[in-house]
Amino acid sequence: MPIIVKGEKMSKTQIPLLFDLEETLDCGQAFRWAPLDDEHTIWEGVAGGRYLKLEQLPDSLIFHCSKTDFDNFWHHYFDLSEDYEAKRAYLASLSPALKEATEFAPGIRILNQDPWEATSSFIISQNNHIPRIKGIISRLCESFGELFENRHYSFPSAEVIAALGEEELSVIRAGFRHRYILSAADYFANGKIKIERIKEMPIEDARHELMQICGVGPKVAECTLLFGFHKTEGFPMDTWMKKAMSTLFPDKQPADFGKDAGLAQQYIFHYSRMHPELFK
DNA sequence: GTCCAGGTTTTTA
DNA sequence: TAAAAACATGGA
Repeated sequence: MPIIVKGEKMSKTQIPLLFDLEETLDCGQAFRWAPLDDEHTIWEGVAGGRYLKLEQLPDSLIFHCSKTDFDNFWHHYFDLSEDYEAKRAYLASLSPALKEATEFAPGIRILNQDPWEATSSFIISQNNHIPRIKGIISRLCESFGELFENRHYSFPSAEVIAALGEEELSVIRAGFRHRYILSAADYFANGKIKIERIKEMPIEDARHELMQICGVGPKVAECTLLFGFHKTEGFPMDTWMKKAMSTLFPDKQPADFGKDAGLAQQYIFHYSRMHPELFK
């Protein structure tokens, strides 16, 4: 899948990659991307305070952004220096069920999201439906983010949220999660979470560190580590994954999937959500 | 109208 | 210490 960057100067960067937009942007790891067309080949979203439109063509993928933004931000956000074909092939070799899951959505990539955005987004996700999670996050951005381009808002900083009271934050209608979000904002805004330290920590220590935040338990911590800190061995166990592991992988543990267990998790999570009849 | 959701905290025995 | 209940809200 060659990548083409269509910036102001129509510069091109050709990188062959395993990358499917819908599989990557709508598999439950991020909540701020949406399709613009019925076929779901054109997507738009915001990350890192930047707006992006992307287009999936039969034999290429177009980034509608400047070469500078692509090089400085999106290349890393979409994890483009990693060889997902090699990762996918290795995971497929571990079990027939995992092979099937990787073949169902081979173009999933693990995004490099902002740690604070990942933490607060997955706090919001607890005991909630994905459509409603998207609604709450959308209200969070429209209420407290910065309007930086026609109708698009940045994800509000931890500093901005930390300055709010529960009453003010309640316009996002996240219910009992308001105080959890404020707790997380306090940790990030006031340096109680040292981002560089978490990145360098052994994952077990990092889990413990994140769970100091009120409202962050094992599952949210794991999502934060995988999607926000790119701890690729992270393996979030939610209700879907518990069902999937006991039904499809009765003899497997997360550690059996190796250093890219997080990618395996995402293949399995997406496959399971798309095949609910397996767990009836 | 009822059920329940990419869980976690709080209460209870 | 472990199990159960409570938690807000609204999409299905």
